[in-house]
Amino acid sequence: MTLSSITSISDRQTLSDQVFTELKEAIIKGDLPQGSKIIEDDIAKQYGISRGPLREAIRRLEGIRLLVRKPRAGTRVVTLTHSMMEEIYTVREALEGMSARLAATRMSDIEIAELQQLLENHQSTIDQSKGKEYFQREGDLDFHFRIAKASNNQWLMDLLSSELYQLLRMCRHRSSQTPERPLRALSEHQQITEAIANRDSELAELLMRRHISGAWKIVNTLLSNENNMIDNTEGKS
Amino acid sequence: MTLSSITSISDRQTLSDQVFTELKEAIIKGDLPQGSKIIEDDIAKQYGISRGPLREAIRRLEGIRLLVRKPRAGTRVVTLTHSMMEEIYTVREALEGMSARLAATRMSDIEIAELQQLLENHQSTIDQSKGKEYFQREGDLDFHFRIAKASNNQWLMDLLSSELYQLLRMCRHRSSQTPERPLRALSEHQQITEAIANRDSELAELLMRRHISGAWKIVNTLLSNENNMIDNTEGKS
DNA sequence: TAAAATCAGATTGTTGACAATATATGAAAA
DNA sequence: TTTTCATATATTGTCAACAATCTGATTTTA
Repeated sequence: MTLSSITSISDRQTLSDQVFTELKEAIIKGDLPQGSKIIEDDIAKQYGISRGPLREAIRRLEGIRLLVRKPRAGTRVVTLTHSMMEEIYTVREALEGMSARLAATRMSDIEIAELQQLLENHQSTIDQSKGKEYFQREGDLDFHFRIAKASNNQWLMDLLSSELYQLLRMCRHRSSQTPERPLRALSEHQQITEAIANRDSELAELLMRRHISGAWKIVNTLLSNENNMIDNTEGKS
Repeated sequence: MTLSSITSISDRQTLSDQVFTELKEAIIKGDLPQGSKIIEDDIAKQYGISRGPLREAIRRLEGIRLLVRKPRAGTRVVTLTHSMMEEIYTVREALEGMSARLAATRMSDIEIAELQQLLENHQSTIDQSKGKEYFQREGDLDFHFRIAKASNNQWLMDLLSSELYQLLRMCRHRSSQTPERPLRALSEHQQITEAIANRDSELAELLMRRHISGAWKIVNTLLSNENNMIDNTEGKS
């Protein structure tokens, strides 16, 4: 077994894997704007690789719905329309509801304690700096991610964390823009956690679904307002 | 607009798309057995293409979880383990429950009539030839697919029809193997349809979820029995 | 004999070039 | 001026060869 220390070699990622990860980040951060065209030669040069592995990465990104391809016409970054956001929130409600239900049964006492700890951190963060949206946003995802993990269902976890959450992060509109939203969200998180701690799966699912559909209602109005503003300022089309 | 008739050219599928479809069928039908290794050169020659487009197809199949890849170690057809089947049924319960809920609101009267017609066909099929499992199986998927479509949610439809249903079809174990199952399933389908016809979304979701978790219980025992049989016959490992 | 090292064959990862197609540009016609 | 057509350019689709890595069999060594 003298070679055991070289396992890092076989774990080495493939070029396609690397560029897949980097492109994903670039899309989510907005470096590659929504709707922009992916020109293979440009991207390939930019990352210093050939088009072969790049195309494989593109196919994978297509698979998780970050890119949209039309045969022979090119590939574009997905555009998050209003109705698409609604669809995503709907799927999320179903999946996370189930996730919470399972977590209520399967989450270990330690994980529950950690979850409660997380919420206390959020609490104090809100108390201190009201405006820090960023933490609120990522903290929210953190909460949801832990519950997805605790579902102990690989499929649920994958769908949520490697597909839905990415899209969610692409959507700049933070429900926390409403001043009272962070507090409200926190209290809902606490309710959900309590239901899980009580091993009440029915209630956990119900509360999670209500939490998400409530979040959608906020995002929905924010999106509508923005659309109206665009109509008013840019007008005429 | 003299070119409008040639749109068929631009719709022409790419080699990668074609082989993607064909490989998918081969996997589902079992021509490529579960756990078998995908050797790129062999498959490429078999389909008369080069490895480039094939690899793209492989990445896509990886994306919908029909293939599993280990960097530099090769790609294999997914193996449907017992626990994986359980995970799939759980996700399906969440997604199809939501689907039924939406369908209850959004399905047109015509679609509902067609759905009822479909069930009548199933009824008579069962009356005539009790054993025709095949039709029962595909008919079941047909029913569920129509409801997914009626949800009018592209994401739900995609996840169900292009991912979950494929895996489901890979699982040879038909719940209809239990003699009384087809009748039971049909009656549950009728109940669900009735709830949709009454525009009762709550009930439609509830019934759909119960229907699927019930189906899982049957499949579960079938799988367990088979495992026991294997243990008894092949023994010793 | 059993464990370790070595080597050859098989398989995957990557590249650059070529072919097929789409898009943009500008000239000709209405 | 606007539309239509033809051409050139840009971009995607495909291929075959090369390089890197893994796998399994054989040989060597203890």
